[in-house]
Amino acid sequence: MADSARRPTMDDVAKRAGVSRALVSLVVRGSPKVSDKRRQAVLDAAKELGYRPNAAARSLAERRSNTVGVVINDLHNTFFADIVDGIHEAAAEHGYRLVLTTARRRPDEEASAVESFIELRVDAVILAGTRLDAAALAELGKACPLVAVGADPHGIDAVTTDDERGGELVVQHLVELGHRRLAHIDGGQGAGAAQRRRGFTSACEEHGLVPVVLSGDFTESSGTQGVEDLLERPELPTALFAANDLVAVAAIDRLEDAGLRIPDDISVVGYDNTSLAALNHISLTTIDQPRVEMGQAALRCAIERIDHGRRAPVAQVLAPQLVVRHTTASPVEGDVGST
Amino acid sequence: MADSARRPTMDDVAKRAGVSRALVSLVVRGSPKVSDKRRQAVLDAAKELGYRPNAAARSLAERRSNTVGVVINDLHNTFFADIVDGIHEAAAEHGYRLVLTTARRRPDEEASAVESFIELRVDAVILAGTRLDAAALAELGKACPLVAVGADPHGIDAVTTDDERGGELVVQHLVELGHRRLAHIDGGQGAGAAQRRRGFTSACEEHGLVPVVLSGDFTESSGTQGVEDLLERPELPTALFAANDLVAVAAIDRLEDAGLRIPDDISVVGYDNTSLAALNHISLTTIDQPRVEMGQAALRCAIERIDHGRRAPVAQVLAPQLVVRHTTASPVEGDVGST
DNA sequence: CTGAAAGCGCTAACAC
DNA sequence: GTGTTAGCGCTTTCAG
Repeated sequence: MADSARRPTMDDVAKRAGVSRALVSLVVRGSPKVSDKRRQAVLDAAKELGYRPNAAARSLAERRSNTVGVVINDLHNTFFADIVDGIHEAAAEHGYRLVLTTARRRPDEEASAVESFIELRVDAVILAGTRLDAAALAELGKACPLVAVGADPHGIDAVTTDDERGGELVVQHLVELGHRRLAHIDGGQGAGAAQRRRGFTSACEEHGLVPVVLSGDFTESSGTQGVEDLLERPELPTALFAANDLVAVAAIDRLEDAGLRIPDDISVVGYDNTSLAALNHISLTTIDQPRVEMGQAALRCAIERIDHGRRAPVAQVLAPQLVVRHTTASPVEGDVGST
Repeated sequence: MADSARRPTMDDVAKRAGVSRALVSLVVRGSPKVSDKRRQAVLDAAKELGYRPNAAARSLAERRSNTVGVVINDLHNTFFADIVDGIHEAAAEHGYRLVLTTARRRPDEEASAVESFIELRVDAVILAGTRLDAAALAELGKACPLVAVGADPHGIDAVTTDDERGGELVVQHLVELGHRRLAHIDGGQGAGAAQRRRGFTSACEEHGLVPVVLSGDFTESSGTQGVEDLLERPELPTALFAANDLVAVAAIDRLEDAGLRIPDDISVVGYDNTSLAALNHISLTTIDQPRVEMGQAALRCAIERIDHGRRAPVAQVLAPQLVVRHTTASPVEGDVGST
């Protein structure tokens, strides 16, 4: 435990194993053209010395790091956890190392996170939930392949799910249950909010319904506020579609406070299928985005860029899925009047 | 945008600015001893070329990376998000770069994540919620300073909160409200579970109460199961302390199913003050761990190690805090009989 | 299969 | 203040 000694290098291992440094390099990289005997000698020496290859040196020499960087826009949002798991799986499969960082929802931090990754010379960076604008993206994109996942800022590769389709699925489900008066608390400027709203309204119109849309912003308070607005109207809808699960839960809370029962008096649907929705206590009908697959697709997309360089950005759009739980049901007969 | 050109290096910048490479190096590192004129020339040249320092090369030359690695044991657990925010803040303040990775709850992945960081030559690694055993820790600890946060595996530096004290706070709160029959669904082998249980039981005994402890494991189903066990007893407690917020929510759900009202019929307390507990819909009384501070302390601890090398491990224990919300209240008079 | 040598991009003395 | 010169630890020819 001579703590004063510097870290062992390849030369140390070579010396101890009685071979050349090049041979050690071959062994470390798993080359097949080394005799078993020497390979073993090298491995033994490495172990005895506690040798660990220096990734910085290797990166410098190879001029690539075999690493991809992921900027998680918001660590608190578990939506990204599954995406990262997907990226993780695919990275392991393709022999890439993964390094993550957070942007704490701030575009400036996001940009500097990417800069930092560029300095580290990652081979590509994946933006999990970006808020960067086209100009910033274009600038950063010159220095390194960029792919977005979970939000499509346009201008770079992106993998998202079809939120418009998600909105349609909700309407379809509700209409099949017999609902005719639907309302939606939207997500304002949030990622995918406009598409969800569009899917909702267009599907309503297709079914000959008049969509009611209340503006919100993906937060708990917008769920509460949305319900309060609804409560002031002459007629309550029989079903409510919230921009995301959090908004849905807040809405449910406020509705129950007002004496309404879910789903007997009013059905509620969320979006994202977060762990919140899956709680038995909540058991929210919602739309699931295939997060793990999104992550995998994003990583594959990054590798594609690494291997084949620049081309026009490609947008991959995966299909969302309806998850029916206990907050939706057919409207009660005779409830077609008012509150 | 001659994409074919390799990345600009310091030499390129030096040439373009008409100075030597060393001067560029000084400017990049912000040395004060460079004339403003030349500094500006260098900065301009760097900008025009889109120069970005190569962190790998710098790390190699400096023999340190100015980077600390954080292994997040479970990305899905938002408990760690605040801790990482704390680490982030402190790192920025001290001029350290941060890189993260996940272990997906698996000790083997955790170990290889640390190995990977060591190869990257981070200056220290912080384990956010480790499951590694003493032997593994000792081995890895030889190669790089290690500090644990959110769980104390012993053998390395650690910052945690006083879970035993947390258990006591719960009992104290409940007793002050007038409760005399308390039960606890514990967290089994989970981090801090034993301490919470001990705090609970010892505080009960101090107050002359007989603690009821049901075994659990930090999962939703253990909350449900715990309540079912309780329901089979001749006498229900008037207050229930769950090992964490998730267990508490599951317990509440099951209790309500059984027709009990919270907090009128029974009070419930969680642990961790997760975002779940803060939801209006749930509004759970719980114990808060100062997560951001924990993260900051962990980073400072890491720096201490980087600067001053090995010594005996130090354990920092921060104080937990009771957060009273709407799931606790005084027991109803006359409820002192049975269910 | 092996060993020597050059070079990856940068820092750190040390001269001027 | 500024330029020169060795390395940092590794990969990669290329000649044995």
